[in-house]
Amino acid sequence: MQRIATISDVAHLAGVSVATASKALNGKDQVRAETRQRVLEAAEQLSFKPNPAARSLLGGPTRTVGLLTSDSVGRFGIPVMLGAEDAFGAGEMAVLLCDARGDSIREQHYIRTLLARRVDGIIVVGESTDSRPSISRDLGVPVVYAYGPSDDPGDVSFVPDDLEGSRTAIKHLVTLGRRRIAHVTGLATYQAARERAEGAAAALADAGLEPGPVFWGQWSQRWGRQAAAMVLHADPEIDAVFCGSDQIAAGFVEAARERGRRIPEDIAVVGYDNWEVLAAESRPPLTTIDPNLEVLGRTAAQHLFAAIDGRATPGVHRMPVQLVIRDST
Amino acid sequence: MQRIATISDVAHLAGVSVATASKALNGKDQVRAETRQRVLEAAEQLSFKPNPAARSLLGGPTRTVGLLTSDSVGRFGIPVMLGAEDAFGAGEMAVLLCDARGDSIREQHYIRTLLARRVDGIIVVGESTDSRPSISRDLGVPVVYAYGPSDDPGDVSFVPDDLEGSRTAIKHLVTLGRRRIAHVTGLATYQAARERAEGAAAALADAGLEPGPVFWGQWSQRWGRQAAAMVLHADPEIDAVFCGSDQIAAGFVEAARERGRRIPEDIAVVGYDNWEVLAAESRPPLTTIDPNLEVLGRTAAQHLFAAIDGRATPGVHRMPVQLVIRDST
DNA sequence: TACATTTCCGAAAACCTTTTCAGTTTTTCG
DNA sequence: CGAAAAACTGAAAAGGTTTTCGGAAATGTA
Repeated sequence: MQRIATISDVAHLAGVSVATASKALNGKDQVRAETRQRVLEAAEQLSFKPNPAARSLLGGPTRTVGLLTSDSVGRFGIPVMLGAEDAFGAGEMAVLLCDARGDSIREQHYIRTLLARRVDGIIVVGESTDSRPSISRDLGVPVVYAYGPSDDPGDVSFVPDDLEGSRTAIKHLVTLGRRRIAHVTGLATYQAARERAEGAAAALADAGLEPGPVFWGQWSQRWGRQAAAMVLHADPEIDAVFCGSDQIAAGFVEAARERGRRIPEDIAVVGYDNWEVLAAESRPPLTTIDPNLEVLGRTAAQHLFAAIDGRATPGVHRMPVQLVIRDST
Repeated sequence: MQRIATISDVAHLAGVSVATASKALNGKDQVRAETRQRVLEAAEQLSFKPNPAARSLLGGPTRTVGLLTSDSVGRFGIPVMLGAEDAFGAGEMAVLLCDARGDSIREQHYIRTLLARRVDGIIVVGESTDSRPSISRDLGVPVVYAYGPSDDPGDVSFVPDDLEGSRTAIKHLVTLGRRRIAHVTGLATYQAARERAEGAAAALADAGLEPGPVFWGQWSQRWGRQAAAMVLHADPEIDAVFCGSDQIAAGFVEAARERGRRIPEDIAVVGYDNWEVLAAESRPPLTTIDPNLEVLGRTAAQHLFAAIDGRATPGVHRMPVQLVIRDST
C-alpha cells in the first residue's frame, strides 16, 4: 500500500500549482477547461481523495452527522437509523453512530463528543413515540428527532401517524362489514397506546358505530392471549378486534383459534407495526399497519440536510403509515 | 452558544505557551506539576476538547473506526454492531456507520469513503455465519470480521461457536434422559445449519446414542410446524427435538401441542438464537442457545484495538455460546 | 564564584486544503 | 498595433494541534 496522495502530488503531476489544482477539483470557474481536464486526470490516476481533516480545519462543513439512539431493544430505532443512514450515505455524508442505551449520562457524553468532532447536525432516534427532553438548546448545530419527538415544539420531529394508522385499521374493518370492534392494546402510559386508541374511537364514531370495549395491558403476546379470553367472554357479538401491536395480535389469534373461533370468518383481527417475523408467520398471517420506519428515518435525514442549509421545518411531523392486508381480515 | 475553545485559549488563560499547554494536556513529562495543574484547570474551565481534525492532520490516529454492515434484515448484525459500538464508545473512539445492504458496489464505495476519512480500522459485520470475501488486502488499515468470517484465514474473524452450541444443546437433552433426538433445521446451504447439525451428531455419538433423524428446511416458523407433523409421524419414539433456530422451534412446539403432545413431558424442545420475542413468548417458553452476539461484537472491537496497535490475532475465533433454560425442556 | 547539569518553557515547523489577491498571460476591440 | 479587458495562474495565509529543538532558568558540583 502506497502513501496516500495529497493535492500537491496531483498538482505536481498535472504541472500546475496547488491552488489551481484545488480550483479545478472543486469546480471553481477560474481555470481553463483544458487545465482542469489535466488536473482531473492526474487526480484520477493517483486516486486522490481530499483529506477531510484538512478540509474541516478550514471551518467548512465536516460532512459528518451524529446518529444518537437510545434504543436498547432495537425494534423501532434500528429501521429508522438505517433509513437515515441510507439517505446520508447516498450522498457524501458520514454517520457517526452513538448508542446511549437509554442512559442520559452517556447521552450527554456522546453529545459532547459529537460537538468536539464538529458534526454538521445530529439526528436523535427514540425508542418509543413518547416525547423526550430536547437537546437542541444552545447546541450550535441543527437537531432532528425521529420516532420519539422532542418535548420542545420548536424542534423538528418526525413520528409515525398513529392516529391515522388506527383510523385506517378501523375503516378497513368497517368496510368489511364488521360492526362490533374491540381494541386490545398496551400500557396507557405509552403515547402510542393512547393515540391508537384515540384514533380507533374517532373512526368508530365517524362510521356511526358505538365505541367498542378497550382492553389495556402489556405489549406482549401473553397479554394478547389473556385478552382473547376476556374479549370473547365479555361480548360474544364482537366480530373484529383491533390490536395495538402485532405481538398482542399474534397472541390473540392464537388463543382465539384455540377456543374454536375462526379467523377471520368469526373475528377479523388487525395488528400494528408490521413486525414481519410475527405478522407474516402468524396463523393466519396478520393484516397490520406498517409504520414505514425506514421512510421515516430517511425523511428525517433529508430534513436534517435542509436544517443544515438553514431551512429548518419546526414542529412535529406525522408521517403516513400503511395498511398491509394479509389473511386475518 | 459561545465560540469553541482552542488550545491557545487554554494556554492564554493558564499564562503559558501553546506548546506547554499541549504537553500538559497530553501528559508529557516536560512540564512542572504546578504548571500542568494550571493548564488542566484552564482547560476544564473552558471545557476544552481538542479538535480531532487538527489532530489527525498531523498523521496521528483519527480515533475513528468504520463499521461496515451488510445486514439488511438486522436480526444478527445489529446486536454485534451495538456490542462493538459499546466497546469503542466507552473509550474515545468514534464509529462511522455504513450499511452496504448486501450490495458489493455499495460496499466498495463505503470502503473508499472510510479510507478517505482515514479511519484507524474497520469492523465488518456479516449477516450470516457464512464466510465472505476478504476486503483486507492492501487496505492499509486493520480489519476484523464479526459474525460472518472472512474467507482468508490470515484475517481476524469472530464467529459464534455453533459446534459447541449444538453439543451443549444435545448434552442438555441427554442429561434430562432423552434418548431419541431429532434435529429440525434450516437450509443446508447455510454454514450455520451444517455446523449445528454436525455438532449435534457428534454429541449424540459421544453419548453413545444413535444418530437421530435430521430434517432440513427453511428458517421459518412455518417449516417448524410442517416438520412437527413429519417428525411425529416418522418415529413415535422421539422424545426430544433440537431445532436449528427459535423460529423453527416456535413453530414446532405450536404444532406439536396442537397434536396433543405435551412439551416438555412428551417431547423436549431446544431452540437456537435466543430471539427473545419468540423464545420467551412461545408456549411453553423455549430453552435455547444464546449466541451472545453483543459479547461477540464487543470482543471483535477489542481485538480491532489490538490490531491497530499492531497486535493482530489472525484466524477464525469461535466465541462461546450459552444455554438458556426455559420451560420447553 | 564559575561551571556543568538538569529541568522547564516557548518559537516554529509540519500536517493538507481552500481562498484571497496580486501578478501574468491571453484575448478583444478600436 | 496598442491598449484595455478578460482569463488564468500561483504565492501565501489560515485553520488547531503536536513535536522538535534551542534557549533560559534553576539546581548541583568543584
